[in-house]
Amino acid sequence: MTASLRANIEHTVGRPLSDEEFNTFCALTFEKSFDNKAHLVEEGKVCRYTYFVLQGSCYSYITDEHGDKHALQFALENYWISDLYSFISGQPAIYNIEALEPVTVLMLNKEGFQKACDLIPIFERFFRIQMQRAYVAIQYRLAKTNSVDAESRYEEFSHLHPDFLQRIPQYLIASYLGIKPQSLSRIRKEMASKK
Amino acid sequence: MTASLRANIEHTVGRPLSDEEFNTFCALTFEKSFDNKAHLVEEGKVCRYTYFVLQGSCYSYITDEHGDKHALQFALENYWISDLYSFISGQPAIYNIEALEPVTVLMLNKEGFQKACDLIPIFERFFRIQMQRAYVAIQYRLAKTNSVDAESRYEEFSHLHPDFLQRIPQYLIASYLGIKPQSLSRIRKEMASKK
DNA sequence: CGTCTATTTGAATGTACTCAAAAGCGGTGG
DNA sequence: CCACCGCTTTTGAGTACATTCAAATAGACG
Repeated sequence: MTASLRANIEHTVGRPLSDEEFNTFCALTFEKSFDNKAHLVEEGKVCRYTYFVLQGSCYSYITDEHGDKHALQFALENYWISDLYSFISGQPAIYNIEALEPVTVLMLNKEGFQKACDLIPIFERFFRIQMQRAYVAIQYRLAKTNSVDAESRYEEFSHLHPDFLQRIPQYLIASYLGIKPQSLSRIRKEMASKK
Repeated sequence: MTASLRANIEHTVGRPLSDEEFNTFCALTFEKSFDNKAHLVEEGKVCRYTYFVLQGSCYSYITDEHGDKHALQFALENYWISDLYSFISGQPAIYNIEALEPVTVLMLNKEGFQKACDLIPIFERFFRIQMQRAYVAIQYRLAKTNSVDAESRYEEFSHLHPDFLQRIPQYLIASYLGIKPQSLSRIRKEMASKK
């Protein structure tokens, strides 16, 4: 079950892990399953884990002053997700993470995270590279949010994440793109009529 | 002149650097100055460096299909800035970085970056933590972009970066917030009349 | 003082929004 | 198997807010 985790790490750091490295890391994690719509992280409570999705999916969102939800990240199989600020700082989470389907995750707490970084140098590297990638991706997304219209953003999203379209409801994709579900519906209609 | 760099790194990793560690790192960097409005990084060309601002300021932006600029990041003294995707991958940059004032930077190229990570473990950690912070900050900014109105974003920006208000022209702040300069002008007028 | 750039203001426009309702879709139980 | 229920998506009509275009004012710099 953790083969996908091993592949994920090896792919990121660019070399195979020794069994010792990998087993040491695995000993710091544990597996858990959540029902559909269960909360992995709740706003206001400390987020004590970082999660690696083995099976199923979940997503993070922020709630605004009107109670509306705004999707931030979707995590399907082989994605990592957390409220990183809360996880690192121990402050209450400002995001929620909720199962989108029944989901099985590997969980790593802060002590485990720090041990991994301290004791297994390749894991410090792994998290560094992972962070770099995540940063590059989200910076690009922000740049596009501020510079291109919703239709182009949806088009790019569709090409970049065709798998997401199959498994994530449209109203959450709209929210991820920073628009209302009605607007996305109209955009799709418009795009369909062009082709 | 590099005292500020040392302080920046020590603050991030949470312990003093040995002279050996710091000097080894410094040997990988060099200092350079740019005139106001000079380009440190140009869209389409590979970004070969990551920059640490010693004196002055610069900012990164993306250009849209109408030729309009959208500010992404401002870098004053003690900030790091780069087109990280281009720097890491060697692909052409999609952002520009331009001096906002005459600016003096320390420059670290990819080989230097990799050597630092490989040879001085604390630098792997430094970049990991720096990336974490940058990711947390930009994720928060994206979340707010999608969930609160421009007036609140400006208000938060003012409180978070009062120093920026002094040194960065308003039309760039507007662009950073994802709105037009005229709109920011009206927002400020509105806010002034409330108090 | 004059030029260039940045900011403010006004008026008209347009894009995405809200509110509201209908249609579609899936699952459950009679 | 079909009827019903809850949830998602679509559609329509009116609205609101940021935008565009245009011009005036203010500031910075040589």
